[in-house]
Amino acid sequence: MSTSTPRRGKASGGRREATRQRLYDAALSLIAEQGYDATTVDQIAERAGVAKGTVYYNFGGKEELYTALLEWGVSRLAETLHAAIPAPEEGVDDRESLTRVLRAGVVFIGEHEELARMLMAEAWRTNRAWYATVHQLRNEAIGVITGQLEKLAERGRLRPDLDTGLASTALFGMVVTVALNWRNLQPERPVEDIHATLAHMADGLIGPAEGPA
Amino acid sequence: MSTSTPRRGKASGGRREATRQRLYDAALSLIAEQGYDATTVDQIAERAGVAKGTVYYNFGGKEELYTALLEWGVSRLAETLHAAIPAPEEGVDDRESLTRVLRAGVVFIGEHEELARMLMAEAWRTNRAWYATVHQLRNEAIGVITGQLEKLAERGRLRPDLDTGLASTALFGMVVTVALNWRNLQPERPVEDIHATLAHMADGLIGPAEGPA
Amino acid sequence: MSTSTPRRGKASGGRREATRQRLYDAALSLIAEQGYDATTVDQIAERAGVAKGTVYYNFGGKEELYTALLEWGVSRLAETLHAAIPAPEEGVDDRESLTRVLRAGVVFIGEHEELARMLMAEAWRTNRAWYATVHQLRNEAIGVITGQLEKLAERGRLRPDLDTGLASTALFGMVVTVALNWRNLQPERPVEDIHATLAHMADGLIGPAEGPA
Amino acid sequence: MSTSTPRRGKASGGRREATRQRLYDAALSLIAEQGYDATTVDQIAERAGVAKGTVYYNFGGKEELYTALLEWGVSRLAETLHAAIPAPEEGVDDRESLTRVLRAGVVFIGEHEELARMLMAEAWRTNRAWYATVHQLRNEAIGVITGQLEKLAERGRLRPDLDTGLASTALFGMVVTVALNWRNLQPERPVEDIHATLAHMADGLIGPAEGPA
DNA sequence: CATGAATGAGCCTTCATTCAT
DNA sequence: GATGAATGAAGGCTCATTCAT
Repeated sequence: MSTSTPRRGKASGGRREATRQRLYDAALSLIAEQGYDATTVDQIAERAGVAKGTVYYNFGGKEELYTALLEWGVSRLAETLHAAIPAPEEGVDDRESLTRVLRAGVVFIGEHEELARMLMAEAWRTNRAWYATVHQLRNEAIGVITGQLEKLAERGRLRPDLDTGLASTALFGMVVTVALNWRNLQPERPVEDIHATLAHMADGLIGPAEGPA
Repeated sequence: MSTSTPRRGKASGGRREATRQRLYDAALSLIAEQGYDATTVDQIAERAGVAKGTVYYNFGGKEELYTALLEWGVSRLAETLHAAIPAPEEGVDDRESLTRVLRAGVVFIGEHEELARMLMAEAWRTNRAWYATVHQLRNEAIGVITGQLEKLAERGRLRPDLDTGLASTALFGMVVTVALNWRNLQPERPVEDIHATLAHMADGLIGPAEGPA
Repeated sequence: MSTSTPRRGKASGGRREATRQRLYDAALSLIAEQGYDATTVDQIAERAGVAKGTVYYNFGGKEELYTALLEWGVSRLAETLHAAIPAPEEGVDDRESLTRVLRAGVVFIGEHEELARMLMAEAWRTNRAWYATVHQLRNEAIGVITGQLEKLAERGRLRPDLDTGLASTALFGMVVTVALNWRNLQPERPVEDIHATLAHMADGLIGPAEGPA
Repeated sequence: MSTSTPRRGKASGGRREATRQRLYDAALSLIAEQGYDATTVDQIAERAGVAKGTVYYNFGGKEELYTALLEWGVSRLAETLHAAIPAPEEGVDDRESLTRVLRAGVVFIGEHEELARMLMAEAWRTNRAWYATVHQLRNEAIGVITGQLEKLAERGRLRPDLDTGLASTALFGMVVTVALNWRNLQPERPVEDIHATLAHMADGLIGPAEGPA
């Protein structure tokens, strides 16, 4: 029914792409639940509704599938955070810029909870094959925050002795912890509650909304 | 107090207890590096310098060893944080009290990095056999922070709209992330640098050192 | 009806079924020799000429393989004994009917010695997982004998005080013991010798061939 | 009685002998339940209320303990059966003599059920280290029966074409099967019921009680 | 493209045995 | 005489991977 044309120009209906996506979804949900090691290729294949061999046909192996998944996640998060930075033309206040980035992080985690969970579990394991990938993701995300802090620093809105690298790491950890906890323990709570608390914390670095110190 | 008399408890002078401790140390370092699943009982036994069967003789199994390890860690962290709360007689300022607890957390992670790493990797996996244990640890730690925030709230030193539960989670995530990052990436940096940044962030909740609201 | 077409059922021409049969044969001969506990999965796989994993792929485990084997044996023996009961139309004498069933038992054991040996070794262990299966087999076999005795009883050819249940158990034990002993110690002896002795014993219940009580 | 006394007057309280007996009892009950392979030295030691090392101190190993147990059982059964043979002076009928031996067998199994169960499970395994011992037991028991049959044969009370060896095996199997089944399934039934059925069966060989030469 | 039977290295666990006390 | 901590060979089972169809 599908194997219509064996040799075709290009499209072919994307059966392969559909299979890959099914495998991504299956792997993501399973690994988020159980971790990489505890998730078997059998489980992934079953949840994706394909035969086990198909995983190997499409990705070459378990690790490759996972790495692909990770990279897919990296792109998503990076895109999202970058998109949250207001364009200069918008004339948005620097503090508000930072705030928007943080909120984007919370929202992202809310919507990609499994990805976040999966990444956090791997984030502290420095000797895994894919550590480089995970690390790069963190840097990309934290980098966006650092960027915002540096803009604030340039305009003297930050305590002069503040280490922006350290501070952005702190903000990042805060965002992830709170967001994940939110999904875990009080998923019904509105994003705004979560975000408000984080904004307060950020004020420790900048000072409240408008007024200077 | 324990290894005093060579013959006590049961038979040979604490031989069993010594073996157990060796196994704890070996398991902790290995699991911190590789994770629970990726660590084999063979590795643990080898690093502890005992035969594989000894793990089973002493703990009954891999999972039991891990659980015992976790519980040992729970006690340690809880003790440390509680001990950091200034006694009322000391007449320590509330803000300073919170600061001390946070610093204790950083110091603890600095000294028990492996334990922290191990716990973080499991903290987001809600379906493991030992999730309850891990969760309890988090609550205990976060609870100490919440306690401090509530004292501040009572005295009106906190923004009235602040959710102390959420805020303490944020502080906790911040502390762990920063501390672990510190050990990972810039271990030579003095604790004070780390702590100073965290204190600034906490000010977002309270306002800087002295000044009233 | 089965091995006819190379491609049927699922995919490759009964490859799976062939593997299973090889495993049955291997397991049966090994367990008959050594007993269940003393037989390893490695041995079974080796004798069957497959990899160890294949046992697990096909049966799920050692115990399941054994249970399957037992059930296969149950069916065989039950079929054989039932088939030995003369049809009413044959107009066979009741005494001769019993005799035929007993002979069928001896022949069966002669031809399926390993199965018999395996079952006898387990028959007295009341706390094994598969005891129910073994017990059912015994009942099925003994039941056929009981049936014949009852027909004799109805026609007054049995001592009126005879407990047919007990008597059929006795006949069953006699048949199995003698048959197994025959294969063990004097395998060259013709079946008829064996059967003749058993027939004499049965006469204790019925009285010799023709003559009524 | 055996390794007399290394150093001590003589008795010393027989502590060693008591320990050995406790181990016999423990091993017998466990092995009857679970079989030799499935019974661990730990279980035996625990049920006997001694430390594991004690088993090795007293018997040298698991197999030696089992062999000793077997030999102890052999002696018991042989003694019992021999004791059941009426002395010539008693002037007991030959048929009655056989009957007494069979009844003694049933009674013995009733009273030493665990031993019987244990022996039956091993009786068909021809390649065990202790097969010789088990085989010898069987022969001893069956030999007593054969002896009785031969006496009957000499006096012409047996069908002339009967193979006494085969017949005694049949009687033996019958006795064991029925006796064990009795304990298993209807332990409340009086021995007499059991014995009566067996006596009827034996009549198949001899002819009922009465008949003169 | 996809399948699923088969594989075998490697893992967790058991358990008979040893030995210092 | 007895003990129990320690051992390590061996067994059952899992699972990533291969490959013929």
